[in-house]
Amino acid sequence: MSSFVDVVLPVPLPGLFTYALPADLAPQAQAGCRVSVPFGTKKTVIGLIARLHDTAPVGIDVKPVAELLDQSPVVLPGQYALWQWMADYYLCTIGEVFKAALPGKLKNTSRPTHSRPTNSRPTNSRPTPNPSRKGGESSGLNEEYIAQPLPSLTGGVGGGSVGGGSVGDWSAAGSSSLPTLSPAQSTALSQIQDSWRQHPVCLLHGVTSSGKTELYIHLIAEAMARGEQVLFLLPEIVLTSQLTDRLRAVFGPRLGVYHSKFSDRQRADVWQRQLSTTPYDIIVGVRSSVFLPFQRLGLVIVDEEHEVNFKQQDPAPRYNARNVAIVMAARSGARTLLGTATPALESYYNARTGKYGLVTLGERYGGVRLPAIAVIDISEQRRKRLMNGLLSQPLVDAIHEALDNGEQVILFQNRRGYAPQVQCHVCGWVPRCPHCDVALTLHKRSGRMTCHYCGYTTDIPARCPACETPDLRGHGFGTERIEDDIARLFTDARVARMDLDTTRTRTAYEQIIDDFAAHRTDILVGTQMVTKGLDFEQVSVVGILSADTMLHQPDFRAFERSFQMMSQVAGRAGRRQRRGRVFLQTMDAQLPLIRQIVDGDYDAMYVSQMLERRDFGYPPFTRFIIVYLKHRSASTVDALSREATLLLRQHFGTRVLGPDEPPVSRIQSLYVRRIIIKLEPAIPLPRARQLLTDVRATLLAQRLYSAAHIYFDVDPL
DNA sequence: AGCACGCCGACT
DNA sequence: GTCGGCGTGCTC
Repeated sequence: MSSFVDVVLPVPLPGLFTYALPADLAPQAQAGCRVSVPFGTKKTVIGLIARLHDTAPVGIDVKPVAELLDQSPVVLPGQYALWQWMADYYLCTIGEVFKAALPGKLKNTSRPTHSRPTNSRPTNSRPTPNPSRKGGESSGLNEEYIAQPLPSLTGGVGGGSVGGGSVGDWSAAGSSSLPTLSPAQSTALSQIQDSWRQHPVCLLHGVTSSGKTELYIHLIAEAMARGEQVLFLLPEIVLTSQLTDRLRAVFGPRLGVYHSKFSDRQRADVWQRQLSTTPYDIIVGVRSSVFLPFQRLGLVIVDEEHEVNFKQQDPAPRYNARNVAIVMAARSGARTLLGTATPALESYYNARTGKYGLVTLGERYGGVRLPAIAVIDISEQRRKRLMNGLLSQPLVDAIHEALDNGEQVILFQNRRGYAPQVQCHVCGWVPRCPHCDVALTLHKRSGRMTCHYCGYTTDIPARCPACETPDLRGHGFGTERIEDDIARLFTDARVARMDLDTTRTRTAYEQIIDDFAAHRTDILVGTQMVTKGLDFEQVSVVGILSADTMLHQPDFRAFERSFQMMSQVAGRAGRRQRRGRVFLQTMDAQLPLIRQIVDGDYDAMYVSQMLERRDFGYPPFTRFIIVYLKHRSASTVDALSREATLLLRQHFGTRVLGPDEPPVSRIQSLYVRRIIIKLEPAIPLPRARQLLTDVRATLLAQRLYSAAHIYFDVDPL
């Protein structure tokens, strides 16, 4: 019986905290159980037992554990090991990982899970699945599952016979039968299976509508037949789409959904269920589902693997869920399938160099033809005075035609709000965010101006504060303005807008999708959201209103991203019968990339981009780690970044780039600088990480810089 | 990250 | 005279 526990606390401080374990709790306490403990001035915070021991710490006033919140672990040893790996790799603390991993319900409530592990519970009957699509109501599974005995920690992940009762009976669960595969799909299926004999990771490069989903379904069914669990990762926004519905139609109650727009309660239910003797066999989820407990993970599928959404930007841990999932699968002895029509260059490179298997699915399912992409030269249209706002004449004509035929239209503009900028027509004054270095975006509907970086919002002034002129105008085009223009131009059309502003809630988001799916709306205007995995039979015209905002991002990935995004949105046009039409509007019509998009020539894009990446030493030929430095004072952050650069150069030499100001150099009242560390593959990462954390510690130890924030973004996107 | 303690500025 | 700004230090 141990007398001390080392506890993970949800704070950005390194290391674990040691508490005394009262004798009455000692028999029950296990690694992976939550405890509530006094911390600082707070009476209780919830932490997680990382280990138990008998070594009294020296020089520390050890406090006792207040309460043991679990009778059995809620975090399995394999999970904890993965968290530790994440903290090491992404240069953050285990506490930050813990904070990101646990659903709020398990993190905040101090209510103990009052259970008797010996009590009665339904052993045979499969519990009613949580009807997650409905939202709101809970099935009361929580307590029931908490009460169940859990696998012992020493048994390890996948150990024992836990959940074994469900092996092999999945087709008896009332599911519909598997989809029939085309010859091309069957070939791809066996190629994937073959590839897994050599490589744990396989990249499935399948063009839009080539039927990747049917392959997924077959592979999931196979894994389930072997008694394995499946994690199906997808980027945030596609979740409520047809894809989830299709999987649910086949696998029904064996499938659980884990999504950030679900309530804490629902997420806690899924978590508890994964610990129970009857976990979901399949979890369909967004990036945070890599934190869930799995007892016998056999297959990980990452759909749309190229999506930047898989990378968490802020706060820490700044992890890429696709990469974490690959590590997670490797640690569990599971297979991984990465699926996409437009692979991330990194993934394609890994496949071409033999690190991953590669399977290509080139044929469109059911003989659907790729959409015809027309490139519209905006400058020429302007000269001829044919532009209607952001709409060229050919696009306007096509929309009219589509509406007349009872078809639907998707318009893509990568900017939300009404106008990206407001300006005084007389003196040129532009309202800016007081906390960030950006212009405020005009939102006409709400009659306000908003900062898209920090959310600061203010009323539109009646007069220009600089020259008193009552003539402030919006400049540029956001989705809101496009929506207005469309409504004015096509008076009979029913128009909907889908962007961050109109999809704050899950219901609002689903409403827009459902309305469009049921053809209650004719034209859907939106940001990147409309590019993702929405398949609507009736869409015959897609407009990319301004490719240039994407193409000219100050970022070496701009072309790769543009290719992915435009290919994706183009894929929304035309399904079964009709060949869809895509209108790509740009000022740079002669750019080779535009040609590659029109031809759907991923390989050409890959080759040209890789040449550039090699010449400049960009990923995947190197790894980037960005050092972010923030401070309330501009002069202090400048001094700090200069000193940091000098220090870093002592260790990393010419691998240190910068310092520089990011495009938005002041965010939430903090001035931002960054330094890029560019590491060639031969550099040992553990050593590099050690040096980086040492440099940070050295800098923060200086009085002048003690109030600075220094953090790292590993493998930034 | 929070949170408390502590020391300087403009308000009832 | 006080409220409150944020610099500093600490958290088992």
